[in-house]
Amino acid sequence: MTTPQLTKNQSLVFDVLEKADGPLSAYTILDKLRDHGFRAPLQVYRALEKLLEYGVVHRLESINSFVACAHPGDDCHSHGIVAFAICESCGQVMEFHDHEVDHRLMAWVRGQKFKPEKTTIEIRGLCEACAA
Amino acid sequence: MTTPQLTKNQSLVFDVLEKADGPLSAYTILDKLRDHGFRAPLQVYRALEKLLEYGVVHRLESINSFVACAHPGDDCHSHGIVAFAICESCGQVMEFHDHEVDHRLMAWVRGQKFKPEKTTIEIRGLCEACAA
DNA sequence: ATCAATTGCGTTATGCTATAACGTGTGCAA
DNA sequence: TTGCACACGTTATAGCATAACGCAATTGAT
Ligand SMILES: [Zn+2]
Ligand SMILES: [Zn+2]
Ligand SMILES: [Zn+2]
Ligand SMILES: [Zn+2]
Repeated sequence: MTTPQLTKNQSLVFDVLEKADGPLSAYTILDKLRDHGFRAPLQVYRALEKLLEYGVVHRLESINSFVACAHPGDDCHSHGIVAFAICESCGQVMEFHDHEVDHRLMAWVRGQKFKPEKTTIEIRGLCEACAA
Repeated sequence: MTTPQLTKNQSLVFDVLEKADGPLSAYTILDKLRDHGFRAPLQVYRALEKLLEYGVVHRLESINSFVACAHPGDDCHSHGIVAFAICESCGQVMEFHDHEVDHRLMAWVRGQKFKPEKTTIEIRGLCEACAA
C-alpha cells in the first residue's frame, strides 16, 4: 500500500503518534488535539482508520492503543506478520518481524483451510530497564 | 495451575462458555445468566478473572470476547503460547499451540532483554466453511 | 471458641472505548 | 450541470470494563 498525501486531520493524528514515546489511546490523542480543533472521538477514529489502512500506524489490540510504525522505510504490509513487545510498566513498544513465525502460523492455518486476513502478535511483559 | 473447585458463579459462567459454539462477550454472558440471578457486569468479570487465572478460559483480545479452553486435558499454561484462528464470519475459533513459534518469539524477546509475561496470537480471517 | 484475614458476592455508579446516523462542503468526472 | 466520492463536523448511542462500598461465608491461627 502506497501512502497518499495525508489530510489535515490524518497528519495531526500521525504527528501526535510519531512524537509520542509509546502507544496512545484514541481518547488520549483526542485530548492532545483539542487545541487544534478536535472535538469528537470520530475525528480521531476516522483518521486512524486511514492511517492503519496505509500501514503507517499499528493498532495494539491488547491495550486498545495505537502506535506509529517503527519501520517507516519498509512496507509493514509486505514483509509479513508484525509482532510487538509491550512493556507493561513504561509502555515502550518494540516492533519486529519474523518470517519463520509468519511461515509457521500461515502453514498451520492453511492446513486447516483457514483463510487469514489479519494477524495479531503481542507480547506483554517488562522491558530491560523496567525489569531491573 | 491446578483448578480448584469452582464457585457457583464461576461454574455458571464456565458452563455458558463451554456450551457456546464460539466466543462470547462478557455482556452476552451476563444476558444468558440473568435467569440465574445475574444482574451486573462485575459478576461476570469476577468469575472470568478466576477462570482465566485457572487457565480454563481464554480471552480473545482482538474481539473483546472469551472462550472455553479447547484443550481441557492439557494445561495451556504449561505447553507454551496459545494461538487462535478466529473466523470473522461465523465466529468459530480454532485453538492451537506451536512450540516452534513459541521458541522463536521467546528467543527474540530474550535477545532484547525483554521479560515476557503474557503473549497474544490471534489470526482473524475466514474458516473453511465461510470462505467457500 | 474467637478473632482476624481472605475470599466471594451484590449493588451502584462511573469511566473508557468505539460506532451509528445525519448533515455539510469540496473536488472531480460524466 | 449533475452525480459521485470523500473528508469533515456534530450529536447521540452502543459496547466494554472497573472503582468503591458493604455484607456474608470461609479459613486458619491463637
Ligand atoms: Zn510497522
Ligand atoms: Zn519498560
Ligand atoms: Zn487452551
Ligand atoms: Zn466461519
